[in-house]
Amino acid sequence: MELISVREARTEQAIGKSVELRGWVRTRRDSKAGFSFIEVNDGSCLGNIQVIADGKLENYETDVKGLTVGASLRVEGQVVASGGKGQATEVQATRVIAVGGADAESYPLQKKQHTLEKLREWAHLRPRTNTFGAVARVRNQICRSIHQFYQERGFLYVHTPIITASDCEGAGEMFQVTTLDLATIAKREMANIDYKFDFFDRPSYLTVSGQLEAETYACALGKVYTFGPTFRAENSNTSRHLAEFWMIEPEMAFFELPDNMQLAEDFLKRLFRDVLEHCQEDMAFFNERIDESKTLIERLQKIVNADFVRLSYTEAVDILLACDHKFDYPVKWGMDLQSEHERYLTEKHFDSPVILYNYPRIIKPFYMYCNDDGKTVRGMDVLVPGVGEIIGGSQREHRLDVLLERMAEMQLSADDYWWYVDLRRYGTVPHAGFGLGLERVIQFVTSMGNIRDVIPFPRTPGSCDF
RNA sequence: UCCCCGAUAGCUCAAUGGUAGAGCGUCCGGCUGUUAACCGGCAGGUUGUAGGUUCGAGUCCUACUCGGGGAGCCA
Repeated sequence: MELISVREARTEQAIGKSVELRGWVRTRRDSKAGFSFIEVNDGSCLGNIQVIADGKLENYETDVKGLTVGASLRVEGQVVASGGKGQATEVQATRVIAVGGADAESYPLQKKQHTLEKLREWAHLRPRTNTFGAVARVRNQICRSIHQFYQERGFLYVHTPIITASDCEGAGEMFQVTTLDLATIAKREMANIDYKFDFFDRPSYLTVSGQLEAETYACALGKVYTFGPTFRAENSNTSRHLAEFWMIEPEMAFFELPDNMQLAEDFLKRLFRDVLEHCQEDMAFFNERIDESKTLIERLQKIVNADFVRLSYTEAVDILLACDHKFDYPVKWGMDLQSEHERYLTEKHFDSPVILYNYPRIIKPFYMYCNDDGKTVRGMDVLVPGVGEIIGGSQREHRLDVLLERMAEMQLSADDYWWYVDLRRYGTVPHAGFGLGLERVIQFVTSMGNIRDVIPFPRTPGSCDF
């Protein structure tokens, strides 16, 4: 007897095999002819295996008839060609072992469809549904592809710190980390906190980006990438923001902006291609049941086979000014583009991923390389239809004098960044990198509308359940 | 944080200010190589919370809580 997965048992090659299966009951149908159909899922694939439990099984009345939705079980039997429609194979059980029951009265998941909002309240049970099983498998495939893509290209996987003491990483509100007893501080109404007594002898925070640290390794080892959790304490309540999310940040020495853009495009295409190739059943599900227009697979295939649009910020502004589309916010060179502007470009005007680059320096951070025109920096954003910004990156300013000038301009203390500045002081090189939001990629390839449904346990303002 | 919308049975939703309903699910029965199974029946409710208006509030008003859509911030 061979222990196999539901995925294997569903293939015709399994026919004739004597097998054991382990999983959970999705549904059971009884026949008065004296047997039951049990659909079993074990997470190995979207589809279930249909198990035929004959009434002659010794525990048929006592156990099999009590198997309800959600119950766990082990099945021993023979894989045979299915007599019914809808599946190639089924398992003729010789033995059914009920492992854990699920009271039908109180088990929240029903055989019917639940709304994604309701399932979010049952985050501990939602991986047992078709949708969340599929999301989990696609998420896994994307993570696998991420490592494969960079490893194949000679990138080194580096781990940047989760806790940081620099409160000036620039990317927004940070979560403070402390071992101080806040209740005591509040009770004593202490106005001034002496961080000498805190764990790190100074205020510390959860990282909002590993970029600055990744640059140090890129400027020694050439090509590196980080892949880990990131924390932003912004009070963002949207379908594409999380307080805790995962980010991939490659950083490459001797790369300039065009190299950076090419890498980003190759990277995304690889992720899309792999998902289409390796998650066909799940992708067909997203295409049919999640994507409103049922064109998800078609769209991804088109994207994989075409070049991304590359557009300078200035060209983008010209297009937006020239088009006859009515915007709520006016377009003006020097202003950051609004969501509606980005959406127009990627969804309406080009209907394709768009890489925007060379932004006005006044709206971008200090570390971006300044162009000779004195007005723009070599930043880039990759926009995709439906999700918007999926990647943000830049060529880094590697010239010591320009960097110091920029920091002064933005009233940042060079002393605080002494080690970052040192990279420009000793053996500086042009380099570049970007950050890709993992959950946003998953949203894009699955058509899932809310980012809270593509991470197992979403953390958002006011919500930290499970 | 701002704007808009919503909260009624386990789930999805109805209900001109006048006795709170349906479908699905559960349970019981029937039928069937079934597959969102099907047919019949029973049970299931302090209408998100706290106030207010009214003879009377699921319905109108206020505040709050939670959820959704959009905006800002960004990945």
